[in-house]
Amino acid sequence: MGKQVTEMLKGTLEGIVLAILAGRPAYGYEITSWLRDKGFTEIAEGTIYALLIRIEQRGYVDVEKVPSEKGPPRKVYTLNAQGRAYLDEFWRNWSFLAERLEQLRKGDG
Amino acid sequence: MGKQVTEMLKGTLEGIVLAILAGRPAYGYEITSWLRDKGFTEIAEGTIYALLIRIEQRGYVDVEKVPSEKGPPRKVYTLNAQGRAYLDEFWRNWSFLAERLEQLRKGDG
DNA sequence: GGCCACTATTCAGTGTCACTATCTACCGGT
DNA sequence: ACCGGTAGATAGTGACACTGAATAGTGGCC
Repeated sequence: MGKQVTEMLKGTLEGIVLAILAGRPAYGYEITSWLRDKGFTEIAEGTIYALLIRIEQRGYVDVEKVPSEKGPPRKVYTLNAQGRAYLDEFWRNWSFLAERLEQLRKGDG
Repeated sequence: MGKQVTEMLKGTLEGIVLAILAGRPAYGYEITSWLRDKGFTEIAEGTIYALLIRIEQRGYVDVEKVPSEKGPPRKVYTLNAQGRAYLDEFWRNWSFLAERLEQLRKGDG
């Protein structure tokens, strides 16, 4: 990724992953593949795993180890109540930022 | 600011300031006041000054020292051609990110 | 004449985050 | 036995916004 995008993702990537988990439980490798599909072609796998560990330690997700037919067991993450609350806050903050930016883009005031 | 917003601002605040300078030349204290008016109530002054020094060193802005009627001289920053190009790139990246986020928010796919 | 408020900038130290690079581990096919 | 795909962990790095304090000029008030 360009450095600009890397910096922009700080704080946002966390929200993106939580938003994905709000739709359905998922595991790291799956999330990485999904992101690549959606155009985030260069997000390193290591980044996602580190992020998942972080949100687990903060108590936003519940974790379950599930055996895989292929390869080692998966760690499936499920968003819990605390995580949902944090995601709500994320969307509020994102909206605030996005609105200001949009105003700025169109000549502003 | 909440920590969430602090992280989201990384990379974005730079774009915000460049966007302001795209509208008109400005100096640090002025930009800080403007941001506070626009709802970024808790952005520290020190943050803006550090950012201005950074974009100056990268060559995105031209600087002129202008005496002030009140207080010490101002450092007035003007966006130059390089800065404008960088700002264009910022808007492209921002659009990309904002679109993905918007898709995610509405149930996604 | 000393103090305070406002204007204006600088700087050292801190925490957080995404990235890089590398490592472990399990499976199937050849 | 080897390799490619699946799945996860981790130490070290760089960039950025924040904290908190310092510096410095001007004007008004008592």
